[in-house]
Amino acid sequence: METAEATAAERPGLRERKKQRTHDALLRAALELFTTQGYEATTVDEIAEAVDVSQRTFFRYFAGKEEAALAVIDLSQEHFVAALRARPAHEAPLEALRNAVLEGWDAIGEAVARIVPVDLYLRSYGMIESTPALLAAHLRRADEVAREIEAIVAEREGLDVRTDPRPRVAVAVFAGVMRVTERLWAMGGDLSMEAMRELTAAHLDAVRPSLAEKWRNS
Amino acid sequence: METAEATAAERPGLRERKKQRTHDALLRAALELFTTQGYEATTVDEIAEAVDVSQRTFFRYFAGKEEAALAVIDLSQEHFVAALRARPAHEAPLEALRNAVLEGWDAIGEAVARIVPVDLYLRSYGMIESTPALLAAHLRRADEVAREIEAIVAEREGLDVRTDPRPRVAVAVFAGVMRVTERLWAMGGDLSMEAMRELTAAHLDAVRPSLAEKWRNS
DNA sequence: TTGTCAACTGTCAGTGGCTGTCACTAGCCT
DNA sequence: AGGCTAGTGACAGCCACTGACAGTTGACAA
Repeated sequence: METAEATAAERPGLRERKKQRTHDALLRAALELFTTQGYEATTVDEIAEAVDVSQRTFFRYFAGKEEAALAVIDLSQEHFVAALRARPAHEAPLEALRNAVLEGWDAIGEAVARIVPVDLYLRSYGMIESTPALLAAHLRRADEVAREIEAIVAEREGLDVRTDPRPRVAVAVFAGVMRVTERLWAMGGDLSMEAMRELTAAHLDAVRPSLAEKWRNS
Repeated sequence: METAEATAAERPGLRERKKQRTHDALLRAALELFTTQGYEATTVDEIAEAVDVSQRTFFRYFAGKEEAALAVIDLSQEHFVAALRARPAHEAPLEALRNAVLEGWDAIGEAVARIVPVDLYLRSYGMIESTPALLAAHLRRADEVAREIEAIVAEREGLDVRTDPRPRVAVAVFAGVMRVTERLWAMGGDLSMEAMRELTAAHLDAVRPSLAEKWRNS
């Protein structure tokens, strides 16, 4: 049975809420400090102090400094995966991937906004791109997500990943293009979701022309 | 003027040779320890002790533990870039990339063998793939190499990377496919260069079919 | 309400990667 | 031979991270 709840909406109990608050506070403080004074220049002690908890507590909520820095982006990636799963079965693999990423942004923005200010989220991409240690961690996570996506695509088409190379290759192509897009967006001047959408569409459209034998004709 | 040299071939002086020996010894000891007892389980002190130098000296040769673990793979990537630069101008971009990687392996193997046993080099791919911290660092370096390649491809075709998306996209596609290939090869059973060549060719050939609208016809 | 249990937290001590400093040794060069 | 300096070891210290233990505070039942 569920425990006693005063109000309607399944309130999760004081303990749980407190935990959530501490978690979010740590996350916000971390991103705030990272984006203003830099990732490396920020110590875990500083973050903990800003939220008035012990350093040990920080490590009970996050496996490390990196995880705090990438938590929000992780969240957005999870949303992308969910968006892909929700695509209708009749769409071709790359069509589904494309639509999931293009249409998923708004939902992602909303989900993020419930935890941290959106501009903090957007700025964190720039921070990642210019911090070697973070970029490395980010790329590894992206690689893991790619594996998840491979499985989804394979299942959509009813194929076995181990025998048919197409799911993996298609996802690899998609992931590669998304990485370029992300890099250009994060380093470029316009850190808006609209800019991201346009860049993404443009680069995905450029895949076929890029594979052509001759580039000179256009 | 050059300094005095007893024998013919431009011997680099005792100091220089000593340095080279220490460097190589550290590299070999590190890889040996990493591949046998694991990366994380190996301390820098152990490596230093194995070569009988101080920990401080290790850090004068390598920026960190990671760099030691990835030094050989770095070398092989440099060789790949060189191989790409050496491709005849008439080859199409993806053709050049494909040929560079397929034909470059042997030269890479030889270059590596001059520093560490080849099997140590091959085994290090497995170690990287199964060590999160290393995989992260490796992917970041690969991303940097991709940027270098973009420039080369753009120059081959006389294009400006900032205005034409094709060089970046083409390289992104290529890099994505190479990453899948690498992962499968490293985790798979056959850690030979021949296996690598076959996997690479197969995956590159699978790009066009993977982009097709419908997959069911084949 | 109150007592018991379990979850959450702070404190402390310790490990390991990495860096700055400084004195010292040993190739190099005239 | 003797000065110069690159390369080294020894030492101290910072920071990310972890294990162990004890104190505090919600949760739940008697």
